Amino acid sequence: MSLEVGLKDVALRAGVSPSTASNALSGARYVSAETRQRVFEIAEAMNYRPNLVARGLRRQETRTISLLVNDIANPYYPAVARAIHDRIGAHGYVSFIGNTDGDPETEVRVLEEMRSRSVDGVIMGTMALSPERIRSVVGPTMPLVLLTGESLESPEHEIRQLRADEVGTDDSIGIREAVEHLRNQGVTDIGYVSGPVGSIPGTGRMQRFRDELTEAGLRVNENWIEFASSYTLETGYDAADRLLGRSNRPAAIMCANDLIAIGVLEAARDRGLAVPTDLAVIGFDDIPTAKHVSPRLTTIINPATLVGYACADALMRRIEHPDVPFEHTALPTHLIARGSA
Amino acid sequence: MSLEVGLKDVALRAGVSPSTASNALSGARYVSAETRQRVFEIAEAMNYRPNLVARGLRRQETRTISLLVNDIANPYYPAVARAIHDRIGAHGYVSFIGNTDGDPETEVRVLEEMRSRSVDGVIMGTMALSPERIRSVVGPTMPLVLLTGESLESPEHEIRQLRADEVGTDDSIGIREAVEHLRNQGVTDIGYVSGPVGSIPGTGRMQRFRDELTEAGLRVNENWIEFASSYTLETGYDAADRLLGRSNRPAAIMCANDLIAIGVLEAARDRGLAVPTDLAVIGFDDIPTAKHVSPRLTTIINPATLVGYACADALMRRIEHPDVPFEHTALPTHLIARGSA
DNA sequence: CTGTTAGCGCGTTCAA
DNA sequence: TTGAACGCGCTAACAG
Repeated sequence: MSLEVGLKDVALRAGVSPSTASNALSGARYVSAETRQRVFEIAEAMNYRPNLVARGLRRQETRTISLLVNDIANPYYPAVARAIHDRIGAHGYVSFIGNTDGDPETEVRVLEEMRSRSVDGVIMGTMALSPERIRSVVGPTMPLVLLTGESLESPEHEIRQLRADEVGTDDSIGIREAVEHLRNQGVTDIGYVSGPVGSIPGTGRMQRFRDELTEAGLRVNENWIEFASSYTLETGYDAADRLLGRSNRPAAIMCANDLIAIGVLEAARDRGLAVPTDLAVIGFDDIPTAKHVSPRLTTIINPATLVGYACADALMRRIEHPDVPFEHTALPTHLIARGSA
Repeated sequence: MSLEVGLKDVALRAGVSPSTASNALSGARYVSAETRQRVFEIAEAMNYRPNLVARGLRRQETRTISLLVNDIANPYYPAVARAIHDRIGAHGYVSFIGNTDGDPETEVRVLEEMRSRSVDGVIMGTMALSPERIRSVVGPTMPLVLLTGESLESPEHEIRQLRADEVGTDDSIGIREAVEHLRNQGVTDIGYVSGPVGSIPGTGRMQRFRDELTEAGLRVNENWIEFASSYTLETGYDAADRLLGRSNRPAAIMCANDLIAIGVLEAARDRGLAVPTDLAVIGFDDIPTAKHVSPRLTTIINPATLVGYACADALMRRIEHPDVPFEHTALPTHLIARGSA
């Protein structure tokens, strides 16, 4: 027996049946004004709160979603998580948080766990699993929003077959602006520190870098491309150290994210390189720290809050209208020039 | 009808009753080896996953907890959240995340929401509600861990009556070390920028500051104490600006958290004050950004990961053994001297 | 060792 | 306008 007051306790005290009490409170069916009033008052007085687990079982909807990211402690995600939280909260949803560490097996495990928990939808920033694989794990009907690091640009028919909405960023814009910014200062020897080899967002973003360099008539020097083994400051430092240790080095390094860029900044300092004169550094994301490092990090703004809102909006839309066409949202990115380039 | 395969689908195909299938899979009761083997294989083949909502209703335990903090986007919390996540994940629990914005009404609303969702426990970093109020909202039996910004030092009988475990930090240690560090450099005019007036952790931490100053034989100058209206960089800047605008100013400012301290750093720079020579600044928390600002922030380490582990451990213990004595854990804090003081 | 029955707390039939 | 009966998917209690 439970200490909680249930619907039937309220019904009993109000002298009505549980179903009438239910209808009175939910407004699903007409109930006489006086009965309704009485039920409301008694529910209030008894401090009644519906058991959402039972309701979830009955209605087959839990008003629960899950947000699966690489690592919530990574400074880019909290802002996204906060935005999602606020937006879905307004619809009466709460979110489970899951960390995947960019590990494919963990991603599968967490997805299955969430399916088991009957979440109403999933927002996932995948690092390792292909979208097709994700869809196969969560089942064919689960509302799914892919938080892709960068625009996947899936052709229309592919995304439809995936039955997922996508929210990402248009990295080309920011990267193009960054390349232009460097060229305006006469620097054309541009290197890149990417995320891990094979990481989904990392690969896409680096491809943009290659595209924009080529587009600008610059040559991509494979010797100036290095991979950090994760998206952290320490691995960025190590990657930069390898890169800067080579016989000839670039005049600028662009990075897959700000953490890596800050690692590059530190590696440059430790090698006695002045930033931006000896080496220009450009990050990606504009995490809060970016404007406080020294020199202040020139970076590409990834609008985390807008990304979060877009994810939440897409998911709410999909849950409420399962059959509207699938959408692909790409938020624009932009260079913000500060001290490091 | 659902697309999901349920226990009875598995049972049907295995030629056993649902309860036998249940027992085979959960191991709650002996089932013949061969039956068990068959059920396992079929469950695997059908990709069966138990419906945790139904199980939760039946078992009256959801393997779900909620983590309620001021603002997950605040850089101190993600590390705590990550630690909690990892620790409870090992026990098969997942966590809801809730932001309260330090607003008492929001705190009540979120707590009630979580009670409604039948979470098995709550970890809450309160900003506004008294522990007694929290207990009254979640009901008398809900396992509850108070993530207090600083040690509440509740007397033994109070905490027992609250039926909550507490995890906090022993701020005295770090603050004493900080005061000593400043004195060693001959600075005795020490100011303080606190969090919002009336905020629970803010009040406690400031009291420690007062105590340690007095302890060290220094005078607390009320003119050198200022309140930021929240725990953010911007409000820290504003508070520092007010403080530094006064006719005589302290030689050092200690802060309620690092974000405020970084705001103080910027306010000092904008006023042409050199740090640490004109003004020494000491933060609190040691958030990741702290070591990258310029000058690198001297601060007091708040061991976020250990705090998270301690919260998770306390909650798991309480859930599994409701009757063990209530505990109060205070993790030590320590000064880490960098460039700003 | 296994099957049958019942019920977790709701919301939704159906019948009155 | 209301009540009685049933079932969401699972597991505990009780038989056999």
